[in-house]
Amino acid sequence: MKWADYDSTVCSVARTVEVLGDRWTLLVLRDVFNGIRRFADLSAHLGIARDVLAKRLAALVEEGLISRVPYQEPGARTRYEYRLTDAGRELRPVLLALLEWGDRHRCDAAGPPAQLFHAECGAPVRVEVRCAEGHEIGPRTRLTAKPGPGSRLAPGSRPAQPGSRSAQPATVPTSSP
Amino acid sequence: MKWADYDSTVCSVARTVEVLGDRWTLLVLRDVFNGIRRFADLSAHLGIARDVLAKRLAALVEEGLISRVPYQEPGARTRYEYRLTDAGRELRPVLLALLEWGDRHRCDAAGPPAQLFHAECGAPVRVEVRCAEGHEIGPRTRLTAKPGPGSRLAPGSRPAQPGSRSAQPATVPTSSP
DNA sequence: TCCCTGAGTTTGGAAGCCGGACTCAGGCTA
DNA sequence: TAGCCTGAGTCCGGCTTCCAAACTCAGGGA
Repeated sequence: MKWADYDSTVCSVARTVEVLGDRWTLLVLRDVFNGIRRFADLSAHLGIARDVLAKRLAALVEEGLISRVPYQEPGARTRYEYRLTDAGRELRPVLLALLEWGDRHRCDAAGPPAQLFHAECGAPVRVEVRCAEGHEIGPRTRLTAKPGPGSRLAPGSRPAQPGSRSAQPATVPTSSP
Repeated sequence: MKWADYDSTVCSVARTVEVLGDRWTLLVLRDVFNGIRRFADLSAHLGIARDVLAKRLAALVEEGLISRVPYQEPGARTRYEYRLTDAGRELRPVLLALLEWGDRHRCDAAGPPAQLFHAECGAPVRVEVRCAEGHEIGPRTRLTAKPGPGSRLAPGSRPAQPGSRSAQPATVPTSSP
């Protein structure tokens, strides 16, 4: 059983990418993370077409990553703004990982455009990958993937034991040489 | 100076999203990470249209995330396969962060479709966000963003001190309430 | 000579993105 | 009371991607 034998759409990466895998969604979330919450402000800051922004926001609300909450400024009628939900906030590691990669590989000579610090202690923030034993996982560290309980075989490939949902959990080496 | 006053396209997240922000690129990388390296295998496993796959692979090579290396099976002519470069391998935290979010928020009842372990010690792997002092950064921990050396003001907003590239590094609270 | 295979390219229709114009609800102004 | 303004969208025509299916191309084998 190789990785290729499993259904590629039943994968947490695939499912997450389905939610936020287009040119704008991640940038909308980034701005909401940074405190931009109103339609007009998002539209102006991102330079996104308005109808596309409306569709993205609706989709994000639908997916439960942001919520649409009413607000009222003095002497104006009730309007709506967008705030992260808990599920949305949990995407921070994704954004930080993207940020770090961009800082390393897509900086111009001047240096990174922004730096993030822990508000309480002022120390810079970074994303780490570790195993439960505490070993740091670098880009060349080998990982092993085991099909979990929710895995499914690809439509085309016959299971080793017809009837058993997830065939023997043979390990799949990850990260190519 | 608020976050909204800075040019949204000069941002490492934006630049990274530009490289891999469409429905397929991250999934192609995921499969290459998992050892699928040939055009036909990628095409079959992902179910992506062939022309789109060709374009994505060419773009990823162009961006330096994968390289196109010749191989030859006995009795066949030379063909090409795709392997991660170092820059590509450094995207692993991004994929792992996506994986973790999907595992938490888009699993079906059966459980996660795949689990990853450190090949050497067998312990499960996870993505952590920490500050340099070692404090763990959770989804509600407040962060502070300071404009770095490469920041640029948005075209529309006038700088506080005309002439200075990055205006005074006022801090921007991140993560909305 | 013909057939097969992997790795694309071409093609025509469907879907998505863009900028700009338009709508809609309510408060403010005259 | 009519008219104006503003934020938050929706609508529209043109242009660019996406898709599936058919086609091409280079070499090895029968």
